[in-house]
Amino acid sequence: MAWNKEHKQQTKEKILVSAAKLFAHNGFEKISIDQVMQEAKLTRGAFYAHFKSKSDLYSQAIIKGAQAAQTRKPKNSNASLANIAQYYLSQTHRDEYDEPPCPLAFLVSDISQQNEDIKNTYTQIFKGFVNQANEHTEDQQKALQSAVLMIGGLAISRALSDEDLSNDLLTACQKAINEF
Amino acid sequence: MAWNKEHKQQTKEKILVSAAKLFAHNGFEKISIDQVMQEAKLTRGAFYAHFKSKSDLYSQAIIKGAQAAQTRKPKNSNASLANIAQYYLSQTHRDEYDEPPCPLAFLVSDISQQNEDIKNTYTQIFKGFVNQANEHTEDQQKALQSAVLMIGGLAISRALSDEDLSNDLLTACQKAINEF
DNA sequence: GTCTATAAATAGATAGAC
DNA sequence: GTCTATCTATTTATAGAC
Repeated sequence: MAWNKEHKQQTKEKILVSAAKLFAHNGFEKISIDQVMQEAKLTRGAFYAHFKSKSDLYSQAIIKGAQAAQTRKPKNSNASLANIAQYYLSQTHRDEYDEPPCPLAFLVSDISQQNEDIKNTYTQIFKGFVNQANEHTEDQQKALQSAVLMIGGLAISRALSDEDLSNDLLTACQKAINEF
Repeated sequence: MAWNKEHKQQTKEKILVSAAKLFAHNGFEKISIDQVMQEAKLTRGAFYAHFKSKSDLYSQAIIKGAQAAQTRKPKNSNASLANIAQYYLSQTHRDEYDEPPCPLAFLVSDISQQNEDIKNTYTQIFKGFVNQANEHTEDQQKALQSAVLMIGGLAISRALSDEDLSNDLLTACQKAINEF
């Protein structure tokens, strides 16, 4: 029984990791349940033993993706806001497919098209993000501005086909945060 | 002949206006060609006399939407960047369904999931946006930062289910631009 | 150029065997 | 819990009448 429970947990984990990756790069609508299950090396039918709907999966996958993205942050406890911005607003974060990206930036306009449950999930993650920035600035308004420069800067940089402009944008956002 | 040509132009215009509105609020995947044509009071079959594909429509609808959003800007020639930010980062721009919204913010992460043609279109519109900011600041880097605070701020504010936080975010972005 | 009808593919979700 | 099979609905795109 304990073994079964743990096994189920691992299976669910595998589905969530697959979903987090596929959703982050393609959004909710472009990814099918079938694609997620294939990535997790399972079949469609097994899906509903773990999630009650595609929206349910999306919500949980965003949380999983945010946790995974956290592991990429600079780990020293005295890392400055500038340190965090440097990693967050990097070309690697923008381009590297195999590293878990931050769903706050990769899915921002996708979220505003989803139901209230999903917006609640996004909002909670965003609050955590701002709180982390707040530890460095001790100023709620600056924390919000930094969050927008990071999340918004990365999101826009991903939509631009002009790579020079995209790089300039990342740099400009870093500098704005450094000047805080 | 001239009459027919003009009539076709008007029909296409109606399709584009319908598409711009529906796409801006729901993204590319959630809107079907059928929905766009119904909004324009036409049927599916007529669509392909005007556009070669759904992607083609999307690209042209983004341009149309950006032009429509322009008409909402403060019109005085000596409007400051703060004036523009005040309208752009307003609750009305965020919430009002019947006013044409800026696709740069409403579709930012939707665009990064689309093909190169669409990214090119988005990039051109973004460059125009930054150039307008540049007229006020005379500083390319500040223009980029202002653009991120406006577009990113509005985009994130739309994804938040906590209205107080969403409003605070808009205000914080306005203040950051005012301090430039 | 616009219509109706339809082709062809794919989606989310469920049923039942093991 | 996972599988195969299937239901039902929806999608983009095309064909042909008017």
